[in-house]
Amino acid sequence: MKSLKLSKPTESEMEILQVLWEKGACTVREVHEILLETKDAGYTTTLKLMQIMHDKGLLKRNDEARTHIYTSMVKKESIQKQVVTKMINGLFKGSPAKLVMHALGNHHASQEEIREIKNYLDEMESQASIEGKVNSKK
Amino acid sequence: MKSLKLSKPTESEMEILQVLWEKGACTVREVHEILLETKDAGYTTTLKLMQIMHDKGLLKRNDEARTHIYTSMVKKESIQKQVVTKMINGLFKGSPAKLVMHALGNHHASQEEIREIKNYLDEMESQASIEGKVNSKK
DNA sequence: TTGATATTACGAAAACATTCGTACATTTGT
DNA sequence: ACAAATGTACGAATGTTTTCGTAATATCAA
Repeated sequence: MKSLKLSKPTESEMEILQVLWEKGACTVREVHEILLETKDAGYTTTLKLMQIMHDKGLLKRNDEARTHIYTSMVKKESIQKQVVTKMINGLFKGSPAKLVMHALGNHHASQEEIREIKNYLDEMESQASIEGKVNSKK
Repeated sequence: MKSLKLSKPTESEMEILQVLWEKGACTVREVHEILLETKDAGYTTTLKLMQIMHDKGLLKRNDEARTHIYTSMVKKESIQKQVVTKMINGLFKGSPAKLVMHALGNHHASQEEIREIKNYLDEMESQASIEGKVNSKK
């Protein structure tokens, strides 16, 4: 029975997680440099945030050396899932299809990507029809 | 030249917007009753939030009668777009396809919906190939 | 060695968001 | 008429997140 609360990361925490997902293990300095590209904050602000995230169990760190190395403890996929789920239940009221069309309508997808999605949909359909037959009682 | 800041609605503000998008014009009481179904808050809390949203320009209201009637000033579609864009740029690093597959993978879509999405993709493809020919120089 | 620089720890301020109590006005039902 | 119910306004308490200053160390370069 695991208890510790998985409250979703805050906005700033997300920014840090994204750097760590992309770069892997990083020092505060490294994360901070990257954040500076898109926002404007002091070094100790980033430091403090990462310390808090460590306290919360969102990051682990290696502090054998003076300069600590941080790594994400949460998987990108699980946060993606969490965020997408929330969005479908809230803004898109239970219809993943609406979200999908919105995403495709407003953001460019290559022919390649479109093919990929179609294949995916084909698989879903054949899966669905098999299950439809197998589970026809319930 | 329009200036007024469009800071994205807070969590609670989103809940209220969703009620208003669904129901159209509402009194505070009506919104509040609906919120009570899923959360637990006092009436004056809802009232205050809606007043703040009005100050921010998120809601407009008709206060000719004693009981004010509120309506959303922001379009659901524009918030959807804003949120989806942010998500694609952040969590899904520029790939709408990843978001789409995530959404379809974790949430049930009916055969009907799958068909709908496929048609949509077909249209996109033919559009893309036409543009490909027309804009072949650049 | 010594001074400049980099790093962590940490408290507290500032900014933002949420919640609620209270006062006061209007409407309603008897 | 008047008590109860319903409504708005608004200040203030509470809670959360973000920001930063300062102190204490450690490292580095001359």
